[in-house]
Amino acid sequence: MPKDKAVDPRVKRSRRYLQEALVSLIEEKGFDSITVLDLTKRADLNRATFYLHFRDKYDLLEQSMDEMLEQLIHTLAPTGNPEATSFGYNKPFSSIVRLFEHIAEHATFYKVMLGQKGNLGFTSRMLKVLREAFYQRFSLIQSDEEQLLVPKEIVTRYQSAALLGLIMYWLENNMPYSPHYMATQLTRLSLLGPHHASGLSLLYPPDPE
Amino acid sequence: MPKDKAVDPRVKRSRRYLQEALVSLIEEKGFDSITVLDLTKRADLNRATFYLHFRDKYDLLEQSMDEMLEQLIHTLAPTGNPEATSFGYNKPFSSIVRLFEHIAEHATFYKVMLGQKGNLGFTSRMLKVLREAFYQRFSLIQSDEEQLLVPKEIVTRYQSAALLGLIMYWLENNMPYSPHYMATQLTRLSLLGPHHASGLSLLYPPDPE
DNA sequence: TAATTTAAACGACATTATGTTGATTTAGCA
DNA sequence: TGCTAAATCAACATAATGTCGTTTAAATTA
Repeated sequence: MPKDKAVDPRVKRSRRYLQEALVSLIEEKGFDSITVLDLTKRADLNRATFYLHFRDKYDLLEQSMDEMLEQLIHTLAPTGNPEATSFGYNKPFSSIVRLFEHIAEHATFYKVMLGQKGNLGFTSRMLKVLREAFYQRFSLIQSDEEQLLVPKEIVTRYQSAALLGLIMYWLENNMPYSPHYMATQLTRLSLLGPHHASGLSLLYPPDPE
Repeated sequence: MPKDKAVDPRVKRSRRYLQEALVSLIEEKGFDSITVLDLTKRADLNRATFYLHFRDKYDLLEQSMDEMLEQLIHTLAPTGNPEATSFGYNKPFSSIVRLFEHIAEHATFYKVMLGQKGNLGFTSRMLKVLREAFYQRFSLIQSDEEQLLVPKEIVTRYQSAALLGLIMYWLENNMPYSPHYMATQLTRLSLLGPHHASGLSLLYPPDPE
């Protein structure tokens, strides 16, 4: 046995209960009107127990967000698989497919956090994660900065915000399409542009690779 | 003189002070940790006066947002000017230019509300306004629903989120470009798609109109 | 299995923000 | 100038916060 097995199961249990209580209560009444008493009632714990684990409700929120974003970053990291980099009108970027799969796996959390009663802090931090992923990928494909018609910074801002918009739409409507379908739409929009993302535009398609 | 001049100047003054106090305090400490006492101190009013005008701080926020979004909707409404509908790589949509001008005019408000310490409610309501504007415009240009490679709903979600992303970027960086420049970038991204928004892609440009 | 450790429960406390009320002062209006 | 209503002021009950000391219960270790 390696090192840190020293985590009291009672601690893990209490923390998990509180994190679950947080998500369900945000969904019900929004983060602002949640009290510590609400959380501990829902988690079936004493109010004092809360303060053994978290400084206040903001601390609980922070830690919950951090844990999920950690996973998100891991999901977006390059696989090192070379054939995963090819794509086309019907073959989406594999990392985008993985992204939608990750969201689906934690749909409850993301739907609440990105929804109407959700949290702007989470939204903007997630946006930053997506932006940096696009920025890195962009740097690999397009190294000649001077050749750009639109600045790199603006392109990546545009892409990451659009992606988050699609994710929100997908969650709001309870994921009516598969991750692969969503990633395909995104790839088409990226290659053709929203203005020509119709059948008509296929008369003069840009080279997919 | 027509009808409603019946607004006590003291009322207008108090409400304005409180709205200004709200924006500056959100910028400083975030909405959550603002108290009614904070607001009235900043506005140089008695705490009881606050309750003469607003139910609580959420009510104050609501009303401030509503007033600004009202103006935004008005800005986006079609002008009826026929020559304003033409556009190209260097000729942006005129309504988008007007949109950026409106944001610039109220930059303090938008920067705070859409920023890190801002408000998700405002963000999602603004997104909805933009989305509906895109949706309407889309319906005029593209009536044949079946011809679409990507569903209309998805295209408009994509566009509106991307636009809001660019607005946020622009505000965060204290508006380094002109409204016309920003609208031009957006138009290029819309016509070419983010993936080909580089000089290279001009070898096979899609027809701008 | 018994002993030890530590998390969780419980009751209590001072502090702070909330929303409301009644009485008084002050500013706008006719 | 006198009337009306807004703004001020002091006070109140209520509710949430964060902290403490003590007791109970669960997990780990000898």
